[in-house]
Amino acid sequence: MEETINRGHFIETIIRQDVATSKNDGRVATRFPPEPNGYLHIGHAKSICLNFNMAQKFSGHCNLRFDDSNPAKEKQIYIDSIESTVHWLGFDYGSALFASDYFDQLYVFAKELIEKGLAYVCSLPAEEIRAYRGTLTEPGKNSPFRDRSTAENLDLFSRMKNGEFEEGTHTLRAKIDMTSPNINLRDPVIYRIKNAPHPRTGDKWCIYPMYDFTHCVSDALEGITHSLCSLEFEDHRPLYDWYLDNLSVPCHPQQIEFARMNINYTVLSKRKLQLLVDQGHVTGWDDPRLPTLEGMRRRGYTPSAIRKFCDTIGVSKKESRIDIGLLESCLREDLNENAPRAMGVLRPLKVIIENYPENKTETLTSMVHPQKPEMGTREITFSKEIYVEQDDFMEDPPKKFFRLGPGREVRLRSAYLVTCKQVVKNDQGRVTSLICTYDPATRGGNAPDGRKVKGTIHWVDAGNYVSARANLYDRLFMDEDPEKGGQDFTQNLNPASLETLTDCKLEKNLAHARPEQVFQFERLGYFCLDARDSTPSAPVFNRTVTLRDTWAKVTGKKR
RNA sequence: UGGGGCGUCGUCAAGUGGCAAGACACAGGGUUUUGAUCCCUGCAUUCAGAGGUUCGAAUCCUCUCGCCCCAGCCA
Repeated sequence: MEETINRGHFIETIIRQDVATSKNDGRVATRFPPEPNGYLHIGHAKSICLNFNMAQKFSGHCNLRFDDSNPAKEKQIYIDSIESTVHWLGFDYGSALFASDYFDQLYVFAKELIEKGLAYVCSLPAEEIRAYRGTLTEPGKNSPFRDRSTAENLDLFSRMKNGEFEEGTHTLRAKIDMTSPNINLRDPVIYRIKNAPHPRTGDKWCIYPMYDFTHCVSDALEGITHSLCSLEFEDHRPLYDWYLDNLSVPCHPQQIEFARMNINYTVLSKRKLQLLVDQGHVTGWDDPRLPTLEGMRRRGYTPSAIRKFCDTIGVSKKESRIDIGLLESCLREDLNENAPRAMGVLRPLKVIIENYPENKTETLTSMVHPQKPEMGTREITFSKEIYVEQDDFMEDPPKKFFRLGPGREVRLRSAYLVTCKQVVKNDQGRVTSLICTYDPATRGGNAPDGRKVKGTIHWVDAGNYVSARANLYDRLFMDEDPEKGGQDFTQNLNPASLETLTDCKLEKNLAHARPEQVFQFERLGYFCLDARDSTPSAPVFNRTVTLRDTWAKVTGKKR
């Protein structure tokens, strides 16, 4: 695919300009800096794609760097999950980097600030620090410890490091301006005492650097040229620059902020996702209803669909809420192109073909993908008894219903034309099976006499099928904005977000499906073999997404 | 009411003084052994609003309105 117009989002424009003017010697280096305190979601994918794509586009490199400066919240399992997810998305970063690997250097840089008279040990308790900070409209006051001597600061800081003080008794603070209208500049904390073992450094440290200090220095040490982050850090940029301007770091990366992703009918924050998991509204972080990347993967989302989506939504500074339909559209585009076709009946209705020979089974051939003959063919068996979808039969169908009804003829996909002769019901009047006849001259689905049959339905041989469970997913929340009107988003959960069907009949070929492999069950949607709950004897398929269904739109049926 | 941002179609989003791209959605039509796919066609005389500068403004200036973020020893 050629790029006809050299357009790009504002960040790309900036980078292209920097490269053109040989800023940083024309070099481009980015980084994706997650904190390992949770699992990645689709919002992170935007940042991942942005950072890796920019690096790739300008022949640079993108680091995966864990921002692990708060041991109270971080865990190795998150590190492992994040690494595997970034790989799954299709990005290569060499080996992961960690802010914690810079703790020694960070400590030395902090001392540099003290020596320059730009940092001091403050012995105010947390509440006092808050009180001294002032408010949005009132300036703050200087800490009484602000003018400690360099020697005293150095001594105290080293004793903080040596574990001589209790948590909360001292902090190292930058000496900037307590009256700044930007609260981030009112002597922000650089180091705090935390007696927590770190997943990577163990108990080596009892003081940990704060984000603002850690992040800019880590960027500089890695030679990052463009440090891309979300909008809420815009106010932090002056601090990012202040640290780097006052430290003897090798370079001064440029922080650029962009709007984070929001999608309707779901939530995209670690806190809210965590709550859904903790309160048992979903089965875990990889619940296929969740917008977590692990959940989406289990649902059947492909990396390329996710990358396409991130490309399509663009990058800007405007806060927006993207229609989940766009995500699904990107998914279908990919799956339509690549998913092998198969037939499966979700809600079976038995059909007996009365004029078909008893005990006969024939093998029919069907395309794996009707538009891509190179994907080959597959064989399916046909016999006197088959299953069709309950939805494909109506006892009293409207005129435009192109499916089965009393006296109506339809095509069984890749098989025969059949006509419904009789409806069999049980005592409660429920339809239990259909008696049909088939036209032996229509093998494969074409009528030699050229008669037109509008409807084609899927079916499965009742004598040769795989029985499976299917999970049908719908949107997690009922309202486009789960927190509409400030309500608790758990009140807005869609009670029908998961429907489980237990006796689905699938064509036998599906017995060989691999975990995570996605198929199109013709006329129904895309389904993937669950990588977690499925067993060879009891397969479980997750519905990744439905097919576009203009008929359902006409009838007003729910998705 | 301090500071920092943002307002272009239902939803995203290009556009950077010279006739408002594209995608999704939506509406019509065609092809079709998936009511899918695919293919056509339509869909912002107007860019939050009001003034101003200019031959010419979404783009420049002024004011107004609306929305988001910031007072963690979280990131």
